Amino acid sequence: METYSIGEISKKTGVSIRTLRYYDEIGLLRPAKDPSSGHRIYTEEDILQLHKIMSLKFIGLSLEEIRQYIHQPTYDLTLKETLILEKNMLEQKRSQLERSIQAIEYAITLLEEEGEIDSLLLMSLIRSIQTEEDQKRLMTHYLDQETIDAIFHNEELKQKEKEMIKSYAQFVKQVHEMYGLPIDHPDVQHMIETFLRSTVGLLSSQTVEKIADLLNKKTSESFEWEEEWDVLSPLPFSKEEVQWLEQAMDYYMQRLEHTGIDWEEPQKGENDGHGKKR
Amino acid sequence: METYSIGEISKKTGVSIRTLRYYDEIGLLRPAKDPSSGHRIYTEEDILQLHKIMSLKFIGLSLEEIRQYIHQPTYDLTLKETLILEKNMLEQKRSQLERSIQAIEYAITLLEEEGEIDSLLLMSLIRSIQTEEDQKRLMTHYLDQETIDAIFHNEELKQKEKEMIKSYAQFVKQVHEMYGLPIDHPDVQHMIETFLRSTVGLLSSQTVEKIADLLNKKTSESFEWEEEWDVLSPLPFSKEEVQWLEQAMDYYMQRLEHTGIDWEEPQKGENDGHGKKR
DNA sequence: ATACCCCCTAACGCAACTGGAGGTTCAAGA
DNA sequence: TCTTGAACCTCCAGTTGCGTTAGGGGGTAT
Repeated sequence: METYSIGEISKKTGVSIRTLRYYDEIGLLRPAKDPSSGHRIYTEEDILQLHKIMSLKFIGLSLEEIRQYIHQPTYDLTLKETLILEKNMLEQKRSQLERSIQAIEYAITLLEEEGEIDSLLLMSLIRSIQTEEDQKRLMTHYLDQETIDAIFHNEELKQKEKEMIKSYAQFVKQVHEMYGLPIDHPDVQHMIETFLRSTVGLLSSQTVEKIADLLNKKTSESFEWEEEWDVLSPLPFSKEEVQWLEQAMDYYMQRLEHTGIDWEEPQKGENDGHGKKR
Repeated sequence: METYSIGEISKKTGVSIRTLRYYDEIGLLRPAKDPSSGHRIYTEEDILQLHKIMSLKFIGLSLEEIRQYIHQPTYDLTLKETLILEKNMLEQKRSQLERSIQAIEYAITLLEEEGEIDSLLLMSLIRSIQTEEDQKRLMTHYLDQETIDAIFHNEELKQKEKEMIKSYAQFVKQVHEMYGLPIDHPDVQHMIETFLRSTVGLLSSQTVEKIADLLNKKTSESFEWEEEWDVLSPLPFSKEEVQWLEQAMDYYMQRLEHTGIDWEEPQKGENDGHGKKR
C-alpha cells in the first residue's frame, strides 16, 4: 500500500500542513505515525477521508459537525436535517450579503457623485437598507401587506434608485445649509416640494394616503411600538434641524390642503401645471 | 442632556451589553464614566457613533478599519477605495456562497431520492461543484475557451441538473453492484450506454470530439499537469472498481467504433434507431 | 562541516465577540 | 434602616480554524 508524508498530502490536496496537523490534533483525521521518527504516515484511505472533510466543510458544516458524520460509510436522513438547517443559514447569509453589497454600491455611488460626504448621511442610507426587514416588520403594525409591498417592491422605484439617493443627498445638504431660514421662505418650501416629488411622487395616491393616515395616527394613539423605532435608522439631522424641518413640512402640508392640491398618480404624461408654487 | 445606562443603550440599539463594553475596551466607543460608581454614561452623541459603527460594520469593514473613519465628520475618497475593495471581497464571498448553496441543494435532493447515500458519492458531487473553478482553469491547458463554455454554461444542462444527478447516483450504485461481472456482460454495457447518453448526450458532437481528443492526448503526452489533477475530485469508486470500469468502457468504445456509430447532436426530433444494442 | 530540506511539538496570536466568577451600586419594598 | 434583587463593574478564559514563530531532530548534497 502506498503511503505519503504530510508534505505530499498537502501538495496533493491543497490543504496546508498546519491544517493537517490540526485535524490530527482534534481527532478529525488521525494518520498512523512512524514510531521511531514520529512522522505522520497517510494512506489512500486517509486521503479519501480528507476529501470527505473538505466536502462537508465546503457545505458550511463546522469541524465538530463533520466529525459526527465522517466515520459513517453512508449518510442518512439525520444528515439531511443538518443540511436543511445549514441551507437556511447559508441563504440567510446570502440575503444579508446581498443587502450589504447593495448598501456598499449606494455608498460608492454617493462618494463618486459628491466627492465628499456627510458621515450621518451615509449612515442613514446604509442603515435604511440594513434595517429594511425590521422596517417592513414594524409597518405590519400599521399598514396592510399590500401597501407595504407597494413601497418596497416598487419596480419603478428600483430603477430610479440612483436618482433617489442623489436627491436625498441633495436634500440633506440643503437642510444643513438652510437651517435657520424662516420656514415659509420660498427656497425652503421649494426644497421640500422638490424632495417630496422625487420620492413620494413615485408612489400611488392610495399608498400615500395610507401613509398620511399612519402619520396622523402615530401622533395620536398607540405608542406601544415606540421602542422598536429606536432600533431603526436615525436621521442625518440634529434634533434642532429635525424640529425646524417638521415645522417647515407642516407649513407645506397646510398650504397644500388649502389650495386643494394633492398628489397625482405617478403616470406617464403631462407633469406640469399643478401646485408648483415657486 | 439626556443620558443612558449601558442596559438602556443595549435595548435601544440591539447591541449586546457585552459588545458595548468590548467596544469601550478597544477604544471604539468610549462613553463617559460616573467617577463614583464606575457606570458607563452614554449620551445621544454616543448613540449616533454607535449607529455609525453598525453601518460600517454592516458593509463589512473590520472594527480596525471602522476606527479610522469613525471620528471623521465627513468621508472622502479614501473611503471609496476601501469600499471598492470591500465590495470585491463581498462579491467573491457571494459567489462562493452560491456554490455552497448549490452543492447543498444537490445533496438534499439526493438524500430525498435515495434515503440513504454513499458518502463517497455525496463527496464526489460536492467536490465537483467546489472545484468547478479549478476544473475550468485546468482545462484551459487542453481545451479552448469555447469548448469549456459549452460544457459549463450549457443551459440545457442546467435545466436537467436534477436528472443528471439522479442518473449519476444510479450509475454509481450500479457500478458497485455489478463490479465483478464480465465487462462484456449485456447489463454492464447497457449501464454504460445509459449513463453516457444521459450525460455526454447533452453536449454537441464537436464538444464531445474535442474531449475525446483530449483523453487520447492525456495518456500519450504532457503529464505536466498531473499534480494539479490530484487537487480535484476523487471518484466514488475503489481503485479496482475504476480499473474494471475503464476496461468496460474501453470495450464499449471499441464496439462503437466497429459498428461505426457515433454521438449525435442533441437536437430535437427523433431519438431512436441508432446504435441501441440492448 | 555545513547548508538545506523535511519533519516534529509546543505555544502564541487573530477577530469579534461570549461567558462566568466575584464584587459594587442602585432603587424599591418591609 | 435593612434587605433584596436587578443592573452594573472588572478581570480572566474560551470560542473557530487555523497562521506563525520558536526550537529541535534527522537525512542528504556539497
